[in-house]
Amino acid sequence: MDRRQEILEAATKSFSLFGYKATTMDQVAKLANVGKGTIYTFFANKEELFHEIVFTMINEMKVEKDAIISEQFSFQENAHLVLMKMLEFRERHALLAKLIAEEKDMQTPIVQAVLVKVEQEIVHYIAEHIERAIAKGEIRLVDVELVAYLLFKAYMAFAVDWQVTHEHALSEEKIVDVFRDTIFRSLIK
Amino acid sequence: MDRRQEILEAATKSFSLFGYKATTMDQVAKLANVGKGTIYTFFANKEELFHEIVFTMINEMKVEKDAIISEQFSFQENAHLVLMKMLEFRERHALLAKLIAEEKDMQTPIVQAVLVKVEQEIVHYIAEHIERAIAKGEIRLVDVELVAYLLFKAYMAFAVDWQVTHEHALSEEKIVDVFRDTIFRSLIK
DNA sequence: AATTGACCAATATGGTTTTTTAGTCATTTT
DNA sequence: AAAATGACTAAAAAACCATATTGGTCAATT
Repeated sequence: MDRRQEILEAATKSFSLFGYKATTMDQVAKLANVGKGTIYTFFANKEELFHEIVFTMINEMKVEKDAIISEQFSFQENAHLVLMKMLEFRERHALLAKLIAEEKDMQTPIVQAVLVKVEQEIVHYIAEHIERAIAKGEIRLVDVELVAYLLFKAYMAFAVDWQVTHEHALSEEKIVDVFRDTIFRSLIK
Repeated sequence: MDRRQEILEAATKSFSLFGYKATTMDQVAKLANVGKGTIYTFFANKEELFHEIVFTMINEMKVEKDAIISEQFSFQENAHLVLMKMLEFRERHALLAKLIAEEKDMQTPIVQAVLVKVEQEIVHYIAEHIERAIAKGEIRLVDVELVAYLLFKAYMAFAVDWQVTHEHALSEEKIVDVFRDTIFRSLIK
């Protein structure tokens, strides 16, 4: 089987389970059933391996998003569906959760950098879609960058931060409702 | 002069300048021109001294907020004015900024606890005002707790987080505008 | 040509000593 | 007598250092 793929799968498993710092290259090699040197024939270093995995994850998200969005539906409806999918994603994909946790309580600089990049990437996608909706005349003219940032931060607040100060997590339904009732609602003409 | 007050002022200065952990009781005593023992005749321990100062800060914010809100104005107008005042506050009051920074990169548990309390306090005040506006029929019926939380998190995102990933801070005007165009706008009937 | 794991430098870890600091209390000052 | 003080102590933090781990390399092997 494809050795590169084996390595990626092993590393993904390990990063998801133990985080960046606690994942050793020896461990990945053992898990992937390859010699450690082999890893370095495919990836320049640990950081690049990590980047590739995170990039793959972002891409998965993008693919799922693209599969959902349909020109036939309104911005509101599309936004609603994508939001639902992303909320689902958060639970399914352990890697993101693990990285956010690691970033929170030890400060791994590489993890920090990658999370900033993830944020920028996601905000960028949101901004693109808002821009398109404005061009189509579906929603009001707003500061695209700021609204995209607001949507991202609101998502993170409800999906991640909430359960830190409140003991229970918020249901997907409540999150979807509050988005519909506030930010999404303000965008329609 | 009032020794208790001297101590509070010295400690406030030191906490604002160096943060909680880096402020020593010896330092506070020296700054306040009192013996260290004197501090302990007024405050049981460092934590209590810290709490009193943070509580005083929250109170200042509350007082300024109450001075601004007027029954004559609409919810929108009042919210706008309070938001402006809070944005002003953020720059004037170094303590909050320092504590947020300290919480971010060393994890001082006492600072963490106090910031959670501050968050709860502020969200509570926002919720109260939303509730009142709903009762008056000024704004739509919404999930008060979630909207209050959203407003708080959005404020923190624009006022604090933005400049971490973008090099420049956001102008007060832009922040006020985006609030008006999105969340506030969605609340009116 | 591709793969490997012993090897190395660099970093992390953990245990130990030293220093600093929160908090106390006998003594001094008012 | 009441209030204030700073030398003192126990506990926590920092500095130190020896040891172990880990990312990355490369000569030997397949």
